[in-house]
Amino acid sequence: MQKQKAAQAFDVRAKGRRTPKVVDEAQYQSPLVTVDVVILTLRDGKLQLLLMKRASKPFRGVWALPGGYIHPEEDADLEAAARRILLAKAGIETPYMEQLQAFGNAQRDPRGWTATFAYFALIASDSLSLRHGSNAEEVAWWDVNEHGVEPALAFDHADIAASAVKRLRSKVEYTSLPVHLLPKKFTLPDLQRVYEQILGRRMDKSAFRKRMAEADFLEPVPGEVRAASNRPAQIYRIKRGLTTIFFDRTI
Amino acid sequence: MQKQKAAQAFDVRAKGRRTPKVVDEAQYQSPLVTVDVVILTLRDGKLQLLLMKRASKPFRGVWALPGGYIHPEEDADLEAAARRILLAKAGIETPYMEQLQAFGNAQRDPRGWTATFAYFALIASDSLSLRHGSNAEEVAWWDVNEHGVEPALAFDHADIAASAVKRLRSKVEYTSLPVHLLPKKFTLPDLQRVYEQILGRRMDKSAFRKRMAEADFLEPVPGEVRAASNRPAQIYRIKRGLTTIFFDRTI
DNA sequence: CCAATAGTGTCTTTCAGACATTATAAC
DNA sequence: GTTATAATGTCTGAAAGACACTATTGG
Repeated sequence: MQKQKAAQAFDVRAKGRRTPKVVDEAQYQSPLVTVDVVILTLRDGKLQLLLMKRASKPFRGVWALPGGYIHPEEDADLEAAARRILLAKAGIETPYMEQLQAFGNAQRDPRGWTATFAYFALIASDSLSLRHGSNAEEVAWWDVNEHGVEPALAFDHADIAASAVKRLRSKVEYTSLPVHLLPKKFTLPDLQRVYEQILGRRMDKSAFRKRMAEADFLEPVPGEVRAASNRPAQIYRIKRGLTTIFFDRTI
Repeated sequence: MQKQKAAQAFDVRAKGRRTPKVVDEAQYQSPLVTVDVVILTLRDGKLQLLLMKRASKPFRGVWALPGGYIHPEEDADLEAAARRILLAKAGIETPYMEQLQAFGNAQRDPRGWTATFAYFALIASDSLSLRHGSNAEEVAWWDVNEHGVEPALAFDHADIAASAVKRLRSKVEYTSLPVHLLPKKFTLPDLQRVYEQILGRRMDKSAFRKRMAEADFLEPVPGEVRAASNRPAQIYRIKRGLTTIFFDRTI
């Protein structure tokens, strides 16, 4: 443990500058790190996730999560990098983004030891513009079933995607997270349907509404209702300044 | 977004080799990344966390979390790196380690844009050997109070430590995580005291024991009891093969 | 009127919290 | 016996789940 080999590292302040510089303790250079985003939506009652066909090696032509490198000059922090990548590669600005997990080991990338900062995003399907990225054919939404997603994915992206879906299914049980899969304005039956679709089971209407009322994160939009050939439903929106609410108990 | 500057990156397979090599897409080199560990214990009824005095720049002589670089040749994955660092720097092998969160931005390190993979560990105070690391004076356990830890910490380590304490306090409410702050064998009153110390409130004995029985992760050690000048307490251990249990409801 | 869904009310069973009681050791 | 704490039992109020009922639209 007392390796005394003189070592070099690289000045991380100056992009473009390639002069090796001695940095204390840095006997090892940093592994290659990336940022990948799992973005989920709910369309036609199905959970879907965004994939891109890789344009370059390794795994050229293989489906993968949208991802990229950190741009130190542009990205204030890790989440900013994730948002920039999602916007640049898929044209999407998500209202909800959280850190999922870091994945790093010697096997996940044929180039060697790498790590990725995986992020987790949700978006309402109505917010999806059709024009994503430059090459429209290379970006697509894929259904998520119990076993994951249909195509084989590059790197360990199948694991990362599975981890994201697991987190969504878990958080649905005790948080208000599913609202981010709906447009800004929605009805309580709309919201209940989202919960039911993700959980895969029916829920009692009365209990569901009691829970949402207690959580106190929604407010009715005055005067607005959803008309149909039945009793119209009150339209709600998230109360200003509120983020994800954790329920007292499981749903 | 269409930067076409020819770029170089570094071959991450070969440690020591310093030949710049063209890697597809890599217009940006990886930022400096580290692994830091927040390890918590419970001693004398107080939550404590391990700090080290930094031996080198930046922040030389300032208290910091034990941390280090990834050693691609030795570390199978991120958690392995965290365990190696903890063992090498503090002589500690922890029974419980989970990923906390990644922290990365342009401000946290005076050297520039860096990121750290922060890990969260727990250990029983009776497992602590006194001989940690090479320089015993540079490693110490510090009390954690509501505002964090007494000394000013290097980098954003105060934030990272706060995040770890927050996670512990949160998980105590609904998981069996506190068992890892106790020796392998313990009594139910011992365990209840741990929960009470972390949560800072008294709990009902009957309800507590019911919860633990439901969770079904403990087994009595046959014939073993803790003697005292009162009714002796049954000694328990964690059932084989069981990891952290999530309770149905909040404690 | 009917059909369909939104929204509210009621009842029952379950369960968590508070508290009481019993058990078993040392002295 | 007393003291101290372990361990279990009982009671009660709150609340979750199941279900019934009412409300409001279009046709």
